[in-house]
Amino acid sequence: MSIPTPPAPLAPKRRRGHLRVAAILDAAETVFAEKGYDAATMTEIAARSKTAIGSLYRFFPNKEVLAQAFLSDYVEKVLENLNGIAAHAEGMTPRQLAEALVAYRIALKEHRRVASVLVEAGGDMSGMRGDLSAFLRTKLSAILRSALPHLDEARAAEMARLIQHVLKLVSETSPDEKAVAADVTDLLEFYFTKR
Amino acid sequence: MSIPTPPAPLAPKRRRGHLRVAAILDAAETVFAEKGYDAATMTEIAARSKTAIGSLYRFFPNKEVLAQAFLSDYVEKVLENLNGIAAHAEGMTPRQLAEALVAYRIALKEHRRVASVLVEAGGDMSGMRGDLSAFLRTKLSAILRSALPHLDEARAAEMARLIQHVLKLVSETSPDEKAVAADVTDLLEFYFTKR
Amino acid sequence: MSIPTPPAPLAPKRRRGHLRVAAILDAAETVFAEKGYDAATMTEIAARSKTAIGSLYRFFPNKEVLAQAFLSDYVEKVLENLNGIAAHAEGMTPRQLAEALVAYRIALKEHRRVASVLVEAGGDMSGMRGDLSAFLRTKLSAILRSALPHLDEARAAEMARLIQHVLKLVSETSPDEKAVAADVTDLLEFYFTKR
Amino acid sequence: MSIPTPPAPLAPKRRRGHLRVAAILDAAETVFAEKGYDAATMTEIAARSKTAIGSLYRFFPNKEVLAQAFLSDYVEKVLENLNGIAAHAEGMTPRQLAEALVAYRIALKEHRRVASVLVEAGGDMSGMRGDLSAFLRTKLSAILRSALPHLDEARAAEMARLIQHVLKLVSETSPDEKAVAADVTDLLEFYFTKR
DNA sequence: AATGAATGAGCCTTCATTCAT
DNA sequence: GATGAATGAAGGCTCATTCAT
Repeated sequence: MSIPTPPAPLAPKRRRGHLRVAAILDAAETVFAEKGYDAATMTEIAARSKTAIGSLYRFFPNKEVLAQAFLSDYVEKVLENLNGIAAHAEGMTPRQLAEALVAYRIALKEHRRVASVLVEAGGDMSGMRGDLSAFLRTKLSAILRSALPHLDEARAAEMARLIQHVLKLVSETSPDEKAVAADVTDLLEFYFTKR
Repeated sequence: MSIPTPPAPLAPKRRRGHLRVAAILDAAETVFAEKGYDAATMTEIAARSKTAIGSLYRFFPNKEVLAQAFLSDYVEKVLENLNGIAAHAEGMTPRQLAEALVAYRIALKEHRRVASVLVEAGGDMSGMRGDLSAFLRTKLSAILRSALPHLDEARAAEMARLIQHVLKLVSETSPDEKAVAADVTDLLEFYFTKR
Repeated sequence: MSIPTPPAPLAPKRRRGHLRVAAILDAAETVFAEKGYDAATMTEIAARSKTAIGSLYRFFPNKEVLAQAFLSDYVEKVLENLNGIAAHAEGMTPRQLAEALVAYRIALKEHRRVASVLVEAGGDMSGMRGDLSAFLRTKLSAILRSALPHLDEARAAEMARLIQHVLKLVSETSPDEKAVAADVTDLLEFYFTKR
Repeated sequence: MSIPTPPAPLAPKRRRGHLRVAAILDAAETVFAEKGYDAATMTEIAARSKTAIGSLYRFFPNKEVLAQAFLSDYVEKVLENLNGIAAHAEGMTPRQLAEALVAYRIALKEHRRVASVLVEAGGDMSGMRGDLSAFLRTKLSAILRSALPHLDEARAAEMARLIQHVLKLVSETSPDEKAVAADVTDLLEFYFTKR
């Protein structure tokens, strides 16, 4: 019987020193989420974080950097999660793997949304898009081969792509639609088993 | 106060006009695709279509109308395709259904991209988003029940969602990666067969 | 006993040949009245008169000319009226003179409104303002001296100005507020009698 | 949906800001006076006050607010004056009342001009027109009854209108034409005495 | 370092006016 | 002559970014 972990503080958030910076990033998340990259204004982000516009620029010399800061955080979290899975991948049953992946997506759902909005935003940092996605795919591919040793590299890469995409559905679904998560899990399990 | 008739594109009344409109729509597609709705500027669209800004506005009284023009076209095409499938759905094997759906997505790939960028765009016309998506899902759901009579309505609706999403992958993949299409087809076939 | 003149057709309007021109001037009156000079658009005037924009410009090479055309018409009408009074001024009692002037203003009320809007409009034709006003004042002054022979020229000019202004009130009052007209008449009568 | 708080001018928080605002208001007065509301451009106002367009908008979020700023000031001044008269109205002779009113108009002449141009301007804030005018008329009416107790309310209201109008003449006359002021004073005196 | 004023390029849109058909 | 498409200057306004205090 494990002691029920007390619900972690809702936002241990950024470990970054400055509280200011944390506040800004927080506000930025909200605003980006609400309006998208283009429509979000530095002024509003400043206001919501109770930061003078001048100060905001002291920390983030321009809008894009602010967005990138976000993406970095996100990537970091994704990696943590993925590495967590990778650590136990060996020997996982297809079912377990499917469940783990779905769980990981659910865990990141919040941030995933903003991250995708930012990456999607044409122009500025969308260069990151391909790279990021490819990088994560590689990671995923490694996990696959670890759990499903019979896969050759090429096939694993291919599968990674599809999985990556299918998992998006989990991110885009409201938390109460459990059926979707279940469905996806089933689908993945099958996909892992298939051949 | 005039009734707020949602401004509609003005139909050109002369040949010259029609050419212009075609050129504009072409340029618009490119620009929207490249930069997204927000970042796309009317000025650039005008420039690329070698149209004076005033002329652009003659036919499309504002940016949103221009965007809607695409969405309408797109929806129309989607419906055509979907109705085509629906007509033959009855009696299709799972494999055939899967293939038909994948083929339909491949056929629309081009436009799909822009359409999604526009619908995604926060603000203006994103109201359409939910509606459109829901509408298409319903259509898809009907097709499913036609081909797979054992499905009850609820289940069909649920499946429609997942299918809809998985099919996106087809749209987002470059045409030469046949493997993806094949993979998706397999996945769908399984999904249709499963239970 | 004069035969009661049948109420003249509401708009014998412009004697100008072209019906087109008449229609345009009509539409212009409406639009200028509704929106003022600046906010009135040539396009709307064209539309309301069912004239193609190109044709509108054939007759009135630019917006200002159109407005001037109006003012000319108006001045013409004012003169007609004023001359009418002048013809009978000699020997009028102060009361009669006051009544005649008030009546004349009431007759022109409609047009007066638009005319003033146009003249007031900064920029373009407001040059006309002083001139026109001065001209009419002179005319009025002559009438005064005709009816009230004891006035010297300077005094008549002075009075003309005040009268001109007081009469505006008549133009600006809705037709049903008879009290205003009566009041003004009284005031003028006094003013004529005073010294 | 935020409550549509009518946008108000932003109060500057530093000395520099206050100077700017003063400069802007100065320039605005000139430009509005010269061109009228519609034809006045924010760009010109900015230029004349040597303010960057962005700064202009920092303090006055749009053209209308800028105009309203004037009207508010003007109304305030008018009220001060009128209240001053009201305080001593009781027991005034008709002559004194007439003189007081004329003096009050002379005092406000400067601003009156711009104010009227702005209020006259169709569209935006012309809603204020009727209200303002009616409000002042009420005030005036009260003064009348105070000085001329024999008036009943209805009659006072009626007179107020005519007086209001006649006083305009004072505002519109160049200061050196003393005769006009004298004339108006006489006229008013008579008007007050008459019945 | 913090604050908020200043700046100006650039956006969407309108409209008078000209031109090709 | 009539028609309506084409043009582009100009306007109001926003916002990322820089600077003075």
